[in-house]
Amino acid sequence: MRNVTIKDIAKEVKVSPSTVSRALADDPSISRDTKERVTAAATRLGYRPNPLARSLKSGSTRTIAVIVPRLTTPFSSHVIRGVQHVLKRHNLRLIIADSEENVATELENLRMMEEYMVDGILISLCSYRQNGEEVMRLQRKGVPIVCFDRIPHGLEVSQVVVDDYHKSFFLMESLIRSGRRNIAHLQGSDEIYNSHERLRGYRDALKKFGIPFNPELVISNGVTMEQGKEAIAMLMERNAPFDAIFSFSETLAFGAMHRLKKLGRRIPDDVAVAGFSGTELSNIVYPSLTAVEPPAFEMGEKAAELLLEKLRNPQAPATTVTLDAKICMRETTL
Amino acid sequence: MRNVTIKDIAKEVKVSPSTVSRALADDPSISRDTKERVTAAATRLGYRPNPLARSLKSGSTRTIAVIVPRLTTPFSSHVIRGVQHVLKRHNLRLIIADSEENVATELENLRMMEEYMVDGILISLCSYRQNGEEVMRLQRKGVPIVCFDRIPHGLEVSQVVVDDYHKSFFLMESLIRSGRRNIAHLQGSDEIYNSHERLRGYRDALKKFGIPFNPELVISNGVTMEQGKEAIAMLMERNAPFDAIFSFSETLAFGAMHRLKKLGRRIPDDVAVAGFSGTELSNIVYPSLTAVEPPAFEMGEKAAELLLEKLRNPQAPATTVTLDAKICMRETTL
DNA sequence: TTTTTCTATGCAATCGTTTGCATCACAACA
DNA sequence: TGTTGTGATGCAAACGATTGCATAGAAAAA
Repeated sequence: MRNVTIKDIAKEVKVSPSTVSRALADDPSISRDTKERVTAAATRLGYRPNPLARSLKSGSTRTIAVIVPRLTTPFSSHVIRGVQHVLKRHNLRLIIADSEENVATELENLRMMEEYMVDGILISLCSYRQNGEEVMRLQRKGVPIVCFDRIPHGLEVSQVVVDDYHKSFFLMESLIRSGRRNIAHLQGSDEIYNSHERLRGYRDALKKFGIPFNPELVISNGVTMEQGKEAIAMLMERNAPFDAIFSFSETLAFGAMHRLKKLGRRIPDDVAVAGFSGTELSNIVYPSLTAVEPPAFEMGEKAAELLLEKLRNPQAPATTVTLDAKICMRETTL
Repeated sequence: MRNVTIKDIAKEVKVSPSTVSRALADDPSISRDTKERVTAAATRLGYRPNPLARSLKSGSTRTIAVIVPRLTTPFSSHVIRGVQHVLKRHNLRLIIADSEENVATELENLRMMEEYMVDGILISLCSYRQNGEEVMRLQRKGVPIVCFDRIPHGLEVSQVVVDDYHKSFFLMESLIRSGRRNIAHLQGSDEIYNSHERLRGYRDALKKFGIPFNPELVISNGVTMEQGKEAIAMLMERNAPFDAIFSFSETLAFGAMHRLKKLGRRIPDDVAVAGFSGTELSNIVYPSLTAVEPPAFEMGEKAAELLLEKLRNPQAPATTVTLDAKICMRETTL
């Protein structure tokens, strides 16, 4: 069962394909009468334009790509929903790719999107110091790109972020004010720029209160739940006492909490826990997790809007939008 | 900066575009010498074939679509990762669409994929009794389709599912054996076939133990966390005492637990909780949730494999694969 | 030398749409 | 009557790649 093409309509109405094309595009040079006969035939035959042919001709696919480092996080899902929310209004389609925290896969994804001739790319990078050149190459080539959340470092590209440093500082301040002195930091990964910013907030807060920085208390082993559990094990091995955990991410914090509870450490009595990148899940764990909650949905929306703007005005300079993250104090830091 | 095309290479090597095409495809009729010069020029110029043009010609996009009712669930993410895992090996790309639990959006998604000329569609439906005709129309048209998890009812289409009825029955049995008699059921949504199967398991288990079915104890108000909270409120209003909750999904159970705790009901002492569709999150809530865990990743893999098979052999009849879901007994039913 | 065979290449059509330009019929004008 | 203008349509090329068929040239056979 072949697809109905413009030629089938042409044959049906006994006009040329070009006339059909123009009639469907409501071109003023086509007579009202012909237009009516064409559109009638189009609906009768169930004609649907072939977007491939169209894209080939126009060079525009009306498709936007989102590339995330890991799809299986609530954060990514929410961002994507935000993106979708904006794109839908503009009749743009969305193609999603998961880099699986792997720079090689990420590169493949970027290349694939290039081949695919998407009209724009939204990306959260696996590493702040890799694939940056590829991003810049695409941008120079004319592909609008917006980075969000996990951004590259020092590149002229539009970005949507939260203020990692200040929020981290604030969260640390409140931990210290609540009496905690030996605060461990699960830094996540060295490859993420945000993690450096958060570490900076951690250190500066310590400094402000005159607490010496103890490198023994910083663990940088990854961002999964499993690695959160391991991080606690590593801290125990190092024999460095701690009365609080400040975690790079919610998932990591969940892993840590899980292990702490297993070890019989009471939260927050023995160990307080606070994390970055919280979502609604922070509410349902027990005790509920104190967290900085970046506005994921809004971040997706904003990134999409920035991209749309670039689409309209390709010359526009790179802008950075900083969104305000909510700080949610909950039971883990009572 | 235009893309490098086959013509640019042709000009460079001073042969015709057809020769270039054949040389790159390693056609035996092209001389070794020419092939070498062509491939050299191709890499030198940074040639990348335009998949749009290719697809237009071949009618195949080498792209598979996944349509999920809601992207923001761990379950969906895991399924997608499973799909991706299989497709990657076959060099197929993946396009993801989110129906947002909305049949109209779902229909749009299906239409979009049709236009897009994807080579196949994997879909988990919003409703078991809607959009079925559209699925069948596409299948008749020759688009390979595999349904997973939330399937349509009574249609000749390949499916990957878990055995909802038996797992539900089993979970109920264990609740009853542990001494609970007044088990409420959060049924989720009437639009989901699985939910009917799970209800059937619920009823039959009651029957087996001679416990009368009390419709007051069945709530069917949706599948979100918020609706889980509401469900508890509704049960309280109905004034029907209950000592256990059997929930359609994990998310729903989380909502219920949240509200129960807020009301001072102890879990599992006052109320036991068990749910379907568990993920690793069931481990981290407190108390940890007893749940049936469908093998989401594997389901994605299996669905993708079924689709690949259909791609190879379009005549193959519709098959149904039933995967085994793990039953994880945890603290909520101690 | 002529004919046949074979290898390597090019031409042109095709996928479905869009679009600049040419063309046709007919009306309006001088 | 001849010229110009106008409205509606068609022709053909283009987007980038693929492919059946034709053919040039050289080598092999007669």
